[in-house]
Order: sequence, then C-alpha cells, then structure tokens
Amino acid sequence: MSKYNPSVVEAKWQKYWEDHKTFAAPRLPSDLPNNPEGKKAYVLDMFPYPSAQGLHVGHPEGYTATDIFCRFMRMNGYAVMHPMGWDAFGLPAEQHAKKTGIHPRITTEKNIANFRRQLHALGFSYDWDREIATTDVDYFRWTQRIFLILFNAWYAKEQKRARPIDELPIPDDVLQEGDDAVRRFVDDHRLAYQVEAPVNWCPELGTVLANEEVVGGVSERGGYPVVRMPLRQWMLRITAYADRLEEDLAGLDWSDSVKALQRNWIGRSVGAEVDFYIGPKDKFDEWKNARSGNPFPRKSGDDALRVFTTRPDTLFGASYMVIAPEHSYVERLTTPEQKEIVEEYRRQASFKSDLDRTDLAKEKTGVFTGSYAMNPVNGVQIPIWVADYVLASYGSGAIMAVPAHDTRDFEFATLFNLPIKQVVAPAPDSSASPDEVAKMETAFTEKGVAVNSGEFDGLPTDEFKTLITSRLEKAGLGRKTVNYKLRDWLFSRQHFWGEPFPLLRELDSDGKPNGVVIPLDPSELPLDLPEGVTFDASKHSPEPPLENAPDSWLYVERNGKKYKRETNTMPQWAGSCWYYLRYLDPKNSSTFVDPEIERAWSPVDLYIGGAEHAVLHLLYARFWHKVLYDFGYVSKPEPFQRLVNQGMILGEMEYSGFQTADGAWVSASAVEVDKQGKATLKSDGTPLQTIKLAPKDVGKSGENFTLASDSSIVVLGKSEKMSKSRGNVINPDDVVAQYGADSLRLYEMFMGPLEAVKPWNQDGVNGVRNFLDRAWRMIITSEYESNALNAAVQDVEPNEEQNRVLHKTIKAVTEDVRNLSYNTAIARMMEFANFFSRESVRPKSAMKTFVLLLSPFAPHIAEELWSLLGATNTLAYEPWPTWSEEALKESSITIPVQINGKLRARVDIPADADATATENAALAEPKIAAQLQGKTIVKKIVVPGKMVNFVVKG
RNA sequence: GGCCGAGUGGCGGAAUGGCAGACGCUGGGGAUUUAAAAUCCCCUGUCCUUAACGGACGUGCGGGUUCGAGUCCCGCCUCGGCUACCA
Repeated sequence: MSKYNPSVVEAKWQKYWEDHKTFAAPRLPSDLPNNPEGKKAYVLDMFPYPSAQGLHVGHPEGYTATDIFCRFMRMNGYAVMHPMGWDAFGLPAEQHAKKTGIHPRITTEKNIANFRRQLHALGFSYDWDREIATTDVDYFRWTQRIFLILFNAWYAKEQKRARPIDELPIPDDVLQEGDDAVRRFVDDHRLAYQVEAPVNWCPELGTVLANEEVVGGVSERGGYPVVRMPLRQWMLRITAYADRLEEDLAGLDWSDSVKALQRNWIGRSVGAEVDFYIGPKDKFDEWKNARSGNPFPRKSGDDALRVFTTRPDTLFGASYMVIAPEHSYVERLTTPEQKEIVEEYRRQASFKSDLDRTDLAKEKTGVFTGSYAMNPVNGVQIPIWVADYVLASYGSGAIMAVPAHDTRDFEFATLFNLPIKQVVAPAPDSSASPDEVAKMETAFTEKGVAVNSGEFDGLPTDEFKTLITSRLEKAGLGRKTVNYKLRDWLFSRQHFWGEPFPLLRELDSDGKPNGVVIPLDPSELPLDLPEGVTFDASKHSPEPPLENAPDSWLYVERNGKKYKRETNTMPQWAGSCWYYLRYLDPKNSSTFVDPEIERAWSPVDLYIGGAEHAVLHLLYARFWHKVLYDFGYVSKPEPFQRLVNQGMILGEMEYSGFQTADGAWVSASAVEVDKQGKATLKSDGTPLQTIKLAPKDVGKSGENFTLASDSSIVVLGKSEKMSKSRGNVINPDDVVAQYGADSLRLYEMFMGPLEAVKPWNQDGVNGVRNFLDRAWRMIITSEYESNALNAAVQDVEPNEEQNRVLHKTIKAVTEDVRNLSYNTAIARMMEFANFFSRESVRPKSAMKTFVLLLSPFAPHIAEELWSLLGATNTLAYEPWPTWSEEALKESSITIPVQINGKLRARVDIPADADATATENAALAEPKIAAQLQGKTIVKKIVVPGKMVNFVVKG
C-alpha cells in the first residue's frame, strides 16, 4: 500500500527549499512583493552553543515553535526574518584543546557542521545566507568595535544616557592635580573600566567567573570550587543602567515571571540613607546643628556612619549598628580593648569563601567594636558591631539594626543579648495579634502603625516613612535613596577562546605596564587571536593563555612607546549581546548593521528560548542595546519585544510499580490511590495488589510512597531531567530516522503548552506519526506504490456540515497559532482528519485548505501533498486560509438543562432560539418536566444558546 | 526566608464563570487476515445499579461569593523553578 515515506519526502523538500532559497529574507521588509507598508516579523531563536553532543530534544522545541510562527506569518503576507547562527566561543572547546592539543577552532567548526546538518534535517525555514558564528573574525571584529563604544563612553546621570568620553566634564580640583589624575578620573568614568578586585577564581576551570556564574560557592559549570583572590579585571558599568533596565521592562511582552526574575536581579529598593553620629558624645548637638538646614553631604564624613534602610520608620527602634568586616571604618571604630578580637574576626571573614559564608549562614557571628553611635532622631547611644551578615558591597556596608522588625537583626540580637525595642504595632485591621507581637518572640516585619516613636506614634508605616525621610532631609541627616542589588559586570576571562580586547597597555622603560591603557582605532580591527599559542593542561594560575602568545602579537610599538596587548579575553556573553543585530546585515563590512535596515526590522518581534537565559543573557543584551541606542546606532530602546520561554523536556517516565520488602520489583501500569490512603496497583487493567499507604503520603502523586504495612516502596510516573548519567537522553537524530522530522516537530508541539515542563513519551511520537499517516491516506490512495489522489477526493463543493467543520478548523487553528497554543491547534487538525477520513466524498478544496493549515507544523508532508494536489510551486507563500462566521453557524444546538445547578437533561433547540423558546423547550423536556412535578420554580436562569437552570423549592 | 509557577483519569493534557476530561497515549473488546503487521469500529474517571434505563461521587485540602466554580475571593497543604543574610 502507498504509505507516506518521510525520509524520501523530507530530503526532497529540504533540497527544494535550499535550491530555491525559499526562505531568503528581503533586505528590507518593503522589498517583499505586495508589502508596501513593510509589514514584518523578526522571529528569533536563542542561538545554540555548538556542543560536541549535538542537538538535544530541547533545541527543536523552541526552534519548531518559532518556525511555525514564521511560516504562518509568511502566509499572512509578512516579511519574515528568521535567522540562525552559533554562539561558538566557550570553555569546552578550550578544555578539549588542553586535553588533545586540537585547536578550539577546529573542534568548534566540526561541532557547527554537525549542528547545521541536524537543523537542516528538521526543515526549519531559516535564511541560511544569514548564518553567523561569534567566532568568525568578521563577526567578532564588530564585537570588538562595540566594546570600543563602551570603552569610549561615560554615563551622564542627569541626562540618563551614555555620552562620548571626550565630553566628560573634568572637575577643577582634578584638573589641578595634573594629567595623571585627569586620566585616572576619565578611566574611572568609562563604561568599561579596570579594577583590582577580589574575584571568583576557579582553578579547575582556569578562569575567573562572574558573580552570576558562581552558584553556592562553586562554579555553575561543572560545580568546581571557587576561591576569592585579587586580580586586575575589566568591568562593564551595567549598574549605570539599572533604573532603565528596570523601568523599560514595563513595555515588554514578556511573561510576568521573567520580568520578576529580572526585577529581582536588578533588586531595586527604595529607602533612605541616614547618618549616625560617631564623634565625641558631648559634640552631638553641635554636629546636629551644623548639619541642620544644609544639604545631605555626599560623604558621611569622619564623625558619622552612614546606613541604608528601607524602613526609616523604624529608626526609633534601632538598638545597635553593624558594619561589614570590610568596611573602611572598622579600624577607626575599634577601641584598643576590642582590637585583638575584631582583627581576628576580620581575618577569619577574609578567608571565608562565598561557600563558607553560605554554609555558615545558619549561625550568625559578630564582635563588638567597643564604639557607640548616636541615633540622629532621638540621641540614644547604641553599640556598633562588626558582623559578616552585613555585606560590604550593598548599600553603605553598614546598617542600623532594628531587631524588633527585622528577622536577621532579631536573630543576632537574641544571640548576643542586645536590646529589642518594638516600634511598629500591627495595624488595627490586620490579622496579626498585637499581644503576640508585643511578646517579641519573632520579628514583626510587616507594615503597621508606629509606637514608641515619640511624636510619630500612631502613624501608618508608609506615611511615617515619607514624613521622617523629609524631616531627615531638612535636618541634613538623611535623604531618600534608591539601591540596587545589581553589580557591575565582570567582563574579562583568562581564556584563549574568546574575543581579544582591542586595547593596548602602555609599558614603562622597565617593561612593566604603567596603568595607561589606550584603545585600538576602529580601523585597526579586527584584532584576531594569535597563532602558536600552546595550551597547558597543568596550568593552575590565573595567568591568561594569551600571555604565551608570540611576541610579535603581544608587543606593539607606537609613537616611540612600547605597548603590550591586553591578554584577557571577553566572556562568552559578549557575542550573544548583539547577534540579533548582525543577522539583519551579516555581510556588511563597513558597519555592524546598516541603520536603514536596523530601523526597518527592529525590534525582534518574537524571541523564544530556554528559561536559563531569563536573567543574564537577556540583561546583558538589553544593556548593550541601550548603550548603542544612546549613541544612535539602534533605533529602539529595547531589543526583544515579545519573549517566550519554552519549558524543559524531561526524560521518559522511568518506573511504575513497587518494590517489596525483600527487594523484588513488581511492575504495574497504574496505581490508584484513594482518599483513605488505599492504593491499588494494576497491571493491564487487572488489580495486582492493594496496599495501605503511610498517612503522610496520602494525596501525593508521581512520588515515592511508603507503605504503612511493610517497608516496600511504590513508585510511579517518575520523570527526570535528561542527562547522560541517567541514560535517558533522547537523540533527535534517532527520532528523525525512525519517525521523520515532521513527526518530531509535531510531537514536540503536541506534548503540551510550550512553556510547560513536560516528560518525553516515545509512544506519543508514534501517535502523531499515526495522525500524519492518516492525513496522508485521507488525500492519497491506499493503492500499492501509487501517489494518485484518494478516490474520495473530488472536485465538489463541501456540504453544509463539511463546510462547518472546515471553517471551525480554520478558525481554531488560526487563533491557536497566534497565541502559540500549538498543542490545541494540532488537536483541532486531528479532529478534522478524523472527521473527513470517515466522509466518503472529500472536497478537494477542503483538503487543500487542510494542507495549508498543516504546513507550518509539518512542512515536508504538506508540501508533498500540496504538489500531489496539483500545485507546481511551494506553499510557503500561499495565502493563509480565512474562515467565515456564517459557515460556522449551526441550525440546531444541544444545550444543558440544570435543576438547582445540577445537570438533569439536554435539549436540542434551534440555534437562534430566544430566551422564551429556550425556556419552553427545557420545560417540555420529559425528564425535566418529571422532576419539576409538584415543585415551585423560584428562579429561572436562561442563557440563550448556552444553558437553562431552574432553581426550585420543595 | 523571598519571588514566580503548578496541582484535573493509568499517563501527557483540553475546558470566554455555563454539559469536566477535547486531542493523543496506554489498556480492553470486535472486524478484516491462513496468521501477523497495517487498517477500521466500539469501550476505557470512580462507585452503585439495571434485561435495558439510570443514579451518586469526582478537578490537592478547608471555607466563601454565585442560580451555577477546575475557573473568582480568603486560609492552608504539596510539588517544581529561580533566588537567597541585599538591610
């Protein structure tokens, strides 16, 4: 019998699309025929890192989702930009080089070739002429160019935008200090700047990591230990953009959860800075008077300790202060008696890695400095402690502790027996009991009304905050402040396989860098990686591999001065920060993207990728984009208008069954657990065993159950993340070989909502393949080795019912595709195929429409059927089918009739029946009539076309 | 601890406040076949009940709003993701 043969059909159409450049995007949207107004859709995938393992099934999930949308938009007359490329710098290729001596470029190119082959085999409608790799010199010359833009920029706070570094105003006092001071001042304001800072050095990976790449004290990649050590590093001043990165989220069509993640990461919090007096006690009033009426000073000065708080309303409850061990005032505040103990504490703290700090976080530590501060609002004297639960890097590195209303302070105060003073009482309408709060068993951290706060008693928290802040401001003792968790971005890596910095470090006569750094001129780009660098596997120092570069690369003479190249390279994030711009104009050799092209295609209309990039990549890319926007290189303030995160695909369900006390495994196909905790295990429908669960497990599902009676364990429906070690990895190549690319695409979209986490199920792939076979047979004859049309397919008009099914399908599929609800769109098409397969006459026009609807999902089989239905051209640009509401109308409908809200019967009524007719029909229904017998109808709810409900009494 | 999301049959999942379980998988039965595959048809939430019909219960738990709640509100529980001494 003739059967759909994917391997032949798919190869045929992939070649056709390639030969005809079917999916080439026009230079400008308006270059597309019949598109004068320039309708466009820029649909972007997060480009993959071409690993040695090849694609996993998670890649095609997002890629199919975007591909369906692209094909849909093309058929709707939009110019579509749908490119693909490679995020190809990265550590694995370099580590491979260390092991084997094979150059990272060779490994990378091999992996790219494999990825390219796999993606081609899935029939994605990419414009392959726009393919880029971040490792191409022609690409990263522009990454270097953009770095220079950052390097040559400073952030003008008042104007909220970046400006050229030449325009940085130099204060007079700096000018008077001389050229060196001016240079340092300028360098300190660049968006790319150097610091000598403690960094996260990972000996195992041979590199420094960004804070974001260290998770719980170990490296995110590989989980290797990370130690803190000082090193000269390049930083990018992303913090300057914190407020814009936060504010502009509001206008983006991103999920609330990703927005929340980014907001969380930026960590904006509004509060107040307040100065606590630390000078001689008798001079307190003098100090206050001097401050009064003057603006809050830029720096606290020697006689005050500055804190940041989000709860200035609790100032009256401050019973001690804490400064971070690294705070610059520690020495000054430590009294001779406390010196030894404080120094020891600081020493201990400096040894603690992030891991230790996290691990030890359960128990708070700290020591008293011996000094006291005076509370500016009431003159109360309070002790100053040093403790590492206060971070030097946040706020001012010092806090006022209000143990009654902060959990951490409460813990600390309890541990060290420090006073706890309540200053907030629960609001009268709150659920918290005032008595319990007053007992002080925990910190009361919610809002409420002020108590024990002098003249402010009775003020609600928010009002109090505003009032006290403005009072402090007038008194010159504090001011409203906004703080961010976001830190500047550590932008240098001790790698070979990354973009070299386009920078030269000036050398003194003794050959040592003197601190002067000059940028290369854009005309000197690209700066390629040198040949002849050896990879030393035994290297365990932070020295970058490029230090081993040949002198001819490393040293440069210019204007009689000697320079050495910067030997750090950029992090992998660099290339992915702007790739979406390069796709638009990938061959341009005079600029990274032509402004006319950028204006026409930006922003990205739909961006789909994994949630693992919800913070870092998206934040970094937005940051670069905003810098480019400030300088007019791009036309929109945000790069990605709509973002969707595909959910992870888990491995197949592993077990279903139970293990008896003696270790024997009994497999079951189903386990039913009732509310009393009785579990029945079934195999092929027949009950195997009934067991009683331990009470704690009642109501759980997909979990381990412990039995109450013995120690055997029931496990069912366990599905875990795919990983090599678990041996549950599904290789897309195998699926394509067995079922075809269309089936893989269709299955991944049918599994469930795009954003949900879902387990793989190989039988499900078979299921969608069955659907494709069925669709094929609906149109093509079953005769052996014939591709003639099925005899049922005829050139006739659809009858009324067929027409209704057809138009319902068009409508549902169209709306579902728009919403990316692909799983339900596919279900609607299955219903269509189920219906028409049973029809003995199948109008050819309906079959053609169906093929068009199917084509974005399963493009190969659709093209084949399209051509068998008589077309000579690709269907990629056929107009998307439209539906008529008229055709959807049914003459008669069935509606439910309820009595007291319970379904009692169904009645058939004309679709256009009005309320009275509907009610009468319901009353006439025999079952309803019988039930209403002898009862009083108190209320009738009649929704024409929907339902009837009678509320009765008696 | 904080933020975000989720909890519906044996499984993946459908359901603008209006017939819970679309569609698919699994399982069962039947047709076709020498047989199998493939294909086609029927059944497949639980319980009670019937010759046939039918009935009760049912969307994590407890309340509430409503003629009517998987859906809205309040309070919990469990699971997942992210984050974590951020003042």
